[in-house]
Amino acid sequence: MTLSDVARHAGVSLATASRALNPGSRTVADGLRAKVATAAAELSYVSNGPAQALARARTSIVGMIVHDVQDPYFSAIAAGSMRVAREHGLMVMLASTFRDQDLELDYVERLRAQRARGIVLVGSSTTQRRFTERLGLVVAAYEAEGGRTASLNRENLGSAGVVVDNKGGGRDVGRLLLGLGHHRIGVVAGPRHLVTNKHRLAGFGLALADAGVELPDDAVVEGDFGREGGAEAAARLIEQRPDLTAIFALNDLMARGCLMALSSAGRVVPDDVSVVGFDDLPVASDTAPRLTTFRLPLEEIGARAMRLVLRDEAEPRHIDRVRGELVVRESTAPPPHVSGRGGRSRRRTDRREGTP
Amino acid sequence: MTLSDVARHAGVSLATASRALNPGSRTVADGLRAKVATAAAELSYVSNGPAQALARARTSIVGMIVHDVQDPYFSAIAAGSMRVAREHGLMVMLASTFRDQDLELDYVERLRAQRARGIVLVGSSTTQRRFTERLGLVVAAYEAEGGRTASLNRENLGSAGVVVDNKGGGRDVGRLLLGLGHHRIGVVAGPRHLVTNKHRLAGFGLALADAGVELPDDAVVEGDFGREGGAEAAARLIEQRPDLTAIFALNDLMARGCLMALSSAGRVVPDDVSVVGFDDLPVASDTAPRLTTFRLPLEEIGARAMRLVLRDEAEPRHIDRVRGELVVRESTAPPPHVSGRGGRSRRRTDRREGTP
DNA sequence: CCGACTTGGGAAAGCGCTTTCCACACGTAA
DNA sequence: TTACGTGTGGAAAGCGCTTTCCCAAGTCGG
Repeated sequence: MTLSDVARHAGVSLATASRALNPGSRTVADGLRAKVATAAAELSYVSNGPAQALARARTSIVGMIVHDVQDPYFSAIAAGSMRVAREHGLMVMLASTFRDQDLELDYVERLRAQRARGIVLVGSSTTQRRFTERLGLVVAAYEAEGGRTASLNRENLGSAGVVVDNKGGGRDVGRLLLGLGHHRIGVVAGPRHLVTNKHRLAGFGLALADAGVELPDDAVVEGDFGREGGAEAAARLIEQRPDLTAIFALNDLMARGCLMALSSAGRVVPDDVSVVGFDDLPVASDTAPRLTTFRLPLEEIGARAMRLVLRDEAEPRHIDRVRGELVVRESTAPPPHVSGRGGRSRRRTDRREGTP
Repeated sequence: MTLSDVARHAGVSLATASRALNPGSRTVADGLRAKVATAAAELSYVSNGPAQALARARTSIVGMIVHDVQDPYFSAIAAGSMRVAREHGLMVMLASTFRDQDLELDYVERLRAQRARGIVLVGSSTTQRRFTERLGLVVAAYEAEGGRTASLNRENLGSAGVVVDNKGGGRDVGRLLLGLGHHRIGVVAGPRHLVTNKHRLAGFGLALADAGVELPDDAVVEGDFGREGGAEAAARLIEQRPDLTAIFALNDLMARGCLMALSSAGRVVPDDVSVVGFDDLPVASDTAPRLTTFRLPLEEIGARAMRLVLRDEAEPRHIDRVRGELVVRESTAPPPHVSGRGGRSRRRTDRREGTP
């Protein structure tokens, strides 16, 4: 079923059929346009995408590369991006690298081969030079051919992008904890090479330093992203630093893990130890106690990144900074010793569990 | 940068260049193949996907349509499918309809236009005849052109697919609750027209009927999928049937909502009321108490659906049935009045909250 | 009433590949 | 030596569209 079939069936030329079906080309007399439309419908014709792409030298495909579709952080961003793509009449090719860097490079190449209009690269930059360079190379090759890219949290990539104020978020968390009276605070961090992590931690460290509070090396432990990684890291942390009164987990999934580890260790949150997460994923309000966290407008972030890819008018290297906001829930409280009711007592806040 | 450029640069003909780059076509002398490879690398050439697709009359794209990427149920399935697609060297075009049926039809058409190898349709069939018919039509048109489709939980679509034993799951949940001694049980259901829902409910009803336990109409309330819908529905349910000792929510997200509603109403889970979910999403073990639920191997399901689309050898109408398993956690217990400690007492199980 | 425009249809030239089909050079068996 | 596979390179014909380019037919001011 090709366009010529439609043209023949409608009794017009191939050219006219094409024009009738594609608004925005040249005008076609109403009568003919209708005839072509009818013929197309009768034959249940749909254009051949690849042929169209070849002739037009542009596709209606836009690519998106995330670390893990299954991680709610990324699926929220993807949802935002897909909404915008839809608004522009584009289809999105979503690739999940499952944190395999070679796969990421490969996917960029394949999207280049597909002649995708643009690519949204989601995920922190890394401090690993070798990978960063290679990625820069393939992205440059893609852009040299007219492809547009936008990245999220990859300032060193040189393309347009949106950047989250992770440092500011970390700082806000630090201030919150200090304000509550904590000064023996630990951090459960993700993989060290991820710049996003570094920034959250840096902002946090800054806030503490401003207040003259130390953040010793052994109060910062590193684990895999995700719940299990967080639990494992938190377990190590509270073993080596049992005196901590607060823990900042660098994302909500890890914070959820912290809750598990603390509970296993018989520590009550927030009475004995306060816990703060980051991102405000749905899980943050599913736990008991619900997590105090730093909210990022993830869908909005995804939407913006996609818009950056799609609007041609914009300056090609625009960087869009976005801030989040602290959301205080029940996982934070003053430390035990300033509660005025005696240091290690098992006072429990009167929280209505599950109510959220 | 086209293949002719590469050919010229390597000093061979276009045909040879094509053959050298595409293993599986005709053999090319090693020397020439190497020359072509070098030339391609030097020019950082990647093939033009659309042109290739046009000439070969087949793409390396496979489509996937889900209701909502952001729903962990669907993202788990998507993850499984994408893994398999990757293994086959295909890229997946993921479309999220956000539960808009017109969008679903539109996406099938667009995937057809893109000449996608196959389409995985994820999401319950509906009892709405009009939509089912229209979907059947577009799918048939797609398949008539050689496209392959596989669906998840859409038995009425006539294409290959995997089907979850929702009825069996519902039955197991019913038996569990009965076994604990419950006989005043309510159900928080999703939208009535979704067949998946109906099956879960039907299996559940069957189990109760077998035991001679009634499931009166006013013990079944309907709400939107998701946490909020579940909370709202559960609130209605406990208001109109305050005597219930157990609630079966037809998925985990709604079960999470139930927990919220019960907590607001001052009812303790599982002491006053038991709650059971379905799916075993991550959230099921993030709540306190953790949810008893029926586990579905979602990634595996997604993987199977994708395999169904991709293997050409298989019988075209194969239906793959998959079972799940009950996972008993802390949200279920015997009903108050059989606890032997006096009916409405506020006995609380000694649960270590958050420990999960 | 006539040249200068405008409007809209159709023929045909690609877009960048794959894949026949043909040609040629060997090696081998008769 | 002849005849015939066999292995390998190249020319060229499409794949199904879009988009020039050309041309016929109307429109209009002078």
